[in-house]
Amino acid sequence: MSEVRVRFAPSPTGLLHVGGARTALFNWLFARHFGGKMILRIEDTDTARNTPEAVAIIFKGLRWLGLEWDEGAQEGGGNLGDYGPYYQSQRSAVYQQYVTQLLAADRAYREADGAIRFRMPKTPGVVNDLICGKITFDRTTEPDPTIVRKDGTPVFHFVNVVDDLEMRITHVIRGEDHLSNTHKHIALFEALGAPPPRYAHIPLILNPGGSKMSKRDEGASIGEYIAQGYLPAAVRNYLCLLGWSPKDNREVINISEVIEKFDLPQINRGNARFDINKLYWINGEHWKSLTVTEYHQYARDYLTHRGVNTAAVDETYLTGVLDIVREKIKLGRDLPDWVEPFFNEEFAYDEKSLTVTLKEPAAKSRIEKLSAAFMTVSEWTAAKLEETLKSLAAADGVKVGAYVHPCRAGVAGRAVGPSLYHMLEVMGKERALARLRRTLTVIF
RNA sequence: GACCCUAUCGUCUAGAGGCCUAGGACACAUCCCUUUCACGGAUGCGACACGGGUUCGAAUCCCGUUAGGGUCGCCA
Repeated sequence: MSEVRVRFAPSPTGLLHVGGARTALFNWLFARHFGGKMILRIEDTDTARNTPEAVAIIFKGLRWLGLEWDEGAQEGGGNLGDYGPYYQSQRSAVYQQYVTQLLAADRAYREADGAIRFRMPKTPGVVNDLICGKITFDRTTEPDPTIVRKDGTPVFHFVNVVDDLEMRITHVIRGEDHLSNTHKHIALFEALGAPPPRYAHIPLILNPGGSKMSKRDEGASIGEYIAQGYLPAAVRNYLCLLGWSPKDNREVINISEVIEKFDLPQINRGNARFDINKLYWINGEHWKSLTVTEYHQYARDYLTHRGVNTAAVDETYLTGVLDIVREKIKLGRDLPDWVEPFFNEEFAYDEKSLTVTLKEPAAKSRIEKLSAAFMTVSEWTAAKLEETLKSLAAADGVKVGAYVHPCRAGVAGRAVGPSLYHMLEVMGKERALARLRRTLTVIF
């Protein structure tokens, strides 16, 4: 087999759709598996929607997912490769040349209003799809498709074929929504005297309601995942699982292994529904396997992105907080809220602390006893603090919770949080005691 | 409406004639762990759309029905 050349050909609509991202992913996996090339072509013929920002969103999403392309459109309108330009808006001359060829061969004809139509062969159209198998279309009643509008601009089906031909595409991997039109594309290739590429139509991603996922559906945009602090490797992992499976009961799988195992015939034929819950879970799995350094870097970047000034926080304190908060969450999105009480000495008290925990008759005296005991603790470590707190509880003959809960509320204003002893250790003696004092004056 | 694709737990899937009284994961429920919330562990709930064939034997093959999705543009 000659070199595999696949392409991802999105049109800039203002977002990178999950369905598109999955199509890009499968193309990329196929190219990587066979050591071929992935080409990025921007189908920006719709001038109304085509803005530099909309194109930038595609680049950003693909780069974020780690789907690097070997050839094609580049940021800022550039082109990389020998078969460009890779922006359709720059290819009018190429299309014109092929229209002329079709007209000269009488494979196309001009309408009275100037539009140009392709003479559809009336013979059965056969598509030998790598995923769906051999499909035959009856074309006896098929109308001749328009390839050039009366205003002179070429239409999608035509430019798509010309570009795939010119760019030497060997395999077209795209959504199943294109399956019914594929025989037209093949007919166009034949009329142009070129062998068509192999086609592979992958199932669609459906929304939870069961219809084709649209831009408006929740979770439809890759940009949302970036904003909410999902890990790119997790989103990519989840997308792999929509229509493909390693077949050994694993869900969390390394991308290099996917590349190694990936091939077209094992792709499922049925559409898959998008399940944000499972993505959330997979993200948690990837979150856990981040190295400490990766996690710190990620958390710092995300918090900065969300407007938390991490540079203003003491380095040791910051990493200490990040470490104890990590196991509580699965997502960057949750970081700001969990971290907030640590960085704000004027922290607020949550509902439960206010109405239950600190309303306990003994709450005040327990916080006072805790403060006194903490004052003289020999070593400010989680273990020692635990020991201290537990001995106070034992002396009173109450459960540890009786001391833990008011202490947590007193020191962070929250009813839930990471291990109290570790929170105290990370806060340090001075800060913790100051916070308890503040609670004593503010609440009591 | 015509044409095309598809059909296993609520969801993603394993399953290519006997290994299936159908396996895993998410979600859900219960219990355990536990200072809270999570995590983790255990258990449970839960599916071969229906009807005909073929076969000694069918989730797996064939036909039909039904259901879902897609395409039928001078949108991409």
